[in-house]
Amino acid sequence: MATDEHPLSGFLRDVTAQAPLGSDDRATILNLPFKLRRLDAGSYLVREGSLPEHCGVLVDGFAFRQKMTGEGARQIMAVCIPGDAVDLQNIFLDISDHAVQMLTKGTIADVPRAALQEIVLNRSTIGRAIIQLTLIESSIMREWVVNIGRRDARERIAHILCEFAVRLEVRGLNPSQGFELPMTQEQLADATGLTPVHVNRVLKGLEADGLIERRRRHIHFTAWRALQDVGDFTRTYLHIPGEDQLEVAFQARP
Amino acid sequence: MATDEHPLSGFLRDVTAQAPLGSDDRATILNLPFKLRRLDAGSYLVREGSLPEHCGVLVDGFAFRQKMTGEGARQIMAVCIPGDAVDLQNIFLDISDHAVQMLTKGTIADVPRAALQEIVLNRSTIGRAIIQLTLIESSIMREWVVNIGRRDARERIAHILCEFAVRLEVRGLNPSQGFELPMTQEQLADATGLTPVHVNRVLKGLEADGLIERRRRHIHFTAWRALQDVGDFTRTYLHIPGEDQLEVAFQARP
DNA sequence: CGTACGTTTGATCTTTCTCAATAATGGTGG
DNA sequence: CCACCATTATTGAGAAAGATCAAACGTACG
Repeated sequence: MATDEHPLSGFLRDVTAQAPLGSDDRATILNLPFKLRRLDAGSYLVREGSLPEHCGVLVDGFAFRQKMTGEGARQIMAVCIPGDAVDLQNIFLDISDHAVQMLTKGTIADVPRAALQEIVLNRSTIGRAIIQLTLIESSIMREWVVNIGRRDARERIAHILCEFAVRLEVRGLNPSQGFELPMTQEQLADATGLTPVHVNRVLKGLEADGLIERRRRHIHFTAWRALQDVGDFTRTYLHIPGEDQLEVAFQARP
Repeated sequence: MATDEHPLSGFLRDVTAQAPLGSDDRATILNLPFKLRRLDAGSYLVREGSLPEHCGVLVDGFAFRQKMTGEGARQIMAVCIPGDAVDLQNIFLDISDHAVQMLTKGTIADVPRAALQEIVLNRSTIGRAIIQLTLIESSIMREWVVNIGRRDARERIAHILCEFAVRLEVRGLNPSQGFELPMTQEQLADATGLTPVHVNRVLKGLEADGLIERRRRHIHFTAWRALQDVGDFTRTYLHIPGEDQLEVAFQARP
């Protein structure tokens, strides 16, 4: 990330995409107090059961929402990408029901919870935009449920790759033909309800079928359209601003 | 439901539980315009892709959120119980990404979307309460993801039975020792990511092990504590007002 | 240069699905 | 009230997807 950019500029872009903000609203957001923290992969942003005092905004790096079962199995239910406000889910609830953890190393801007609550409740335009962001998160999670509940392993992996690529692309974070997957196969397994071993075999299968190429963690889409078909992927549920119901072809094309 | 009750009183109770409302706020909610509709089981409250003009409040009966895959498999991602506002998820998004359908016959109070938007944005106490309700819905869905992604069939069924019983009990809709399950085994399968056949076998298994008794759709808990253990069920994620972190024993006990 | 972590591969085992058929159950029209 | 029909529930047998166990292989990094 360019060091001369305001740390919250990614978040601001994201909010602005939801509702046209006046310059005072924009200033309000950029003037939010915050404290930057540099974090290693694996460190916790929120722990299950805690009362979060800050709402973190991901400046760079990736994070994920996670919950453990009583038997110690992990389930990942969302991946956060730069620009995401990581704690909107907890902003008005006093006990976090899940944990948020860094997937890679990165930077977090901690905004005091009260400051964010204040603008959500009292600045109706900003409030509306931020509510919309949390509703979109829910929409993404609904698709996540469908993915895990009703698709087989190959479909699940193809789907999650498509979702991830499109989300990155919309944020302008992604060279068009492929991307750097910020997670291990084990984490991919925890996100899709599979085993790491099986994820590995499925990835190999997708590669063997000419749908993707892999070099280390880098995924290259050799057949983007076909991969979407395999993964039963349609982007409407991402509620990408400006696209509405029309199916826009993915920009990243040979 | 008593005919002399205000149709929105269940919703009001639900909102009030989230934030202490003054009498003017309470009046604002009860004075929301609405139109009652009687619906049969299976009828749609919202269709995928539609722009909902009303936000339905479930007066009585049950409903569920649902999405279909391209191959036509159904996944249920939430069950709505009386008092729930069914369209909060769509209130600020213009295209519904999922469908909502009646599980049983019942009554819906359709509140114009704009009226609800207005009070959420401009009445900060009500707004806060309603935002909290949608955040709790998200929390329940996160647990739903865990259930489907990381628990085996027996655990999933046990868990969903526990969740349902507790939610009903909190709303005062439920005789303490058991309840009437408002769904078929096929719907239970669509909610848990299993097959109807397997759901049937698991239910039989739970009964054989003395955890539940069944008469038609009625589920009787013969070993409530043990069933929770089997289902890895803890109620914190339901964010039940007044319970906070303390583990309160289920009231319904022999 | 060695250690730790992540990936890859093989062999075997289980859970759950599929297909198919039968039995209840509830609602409906006569 | 009864016979019939459409759902829903139950059961069995066989197939398959994915899990588990175990080991070897790479690669990054201290």
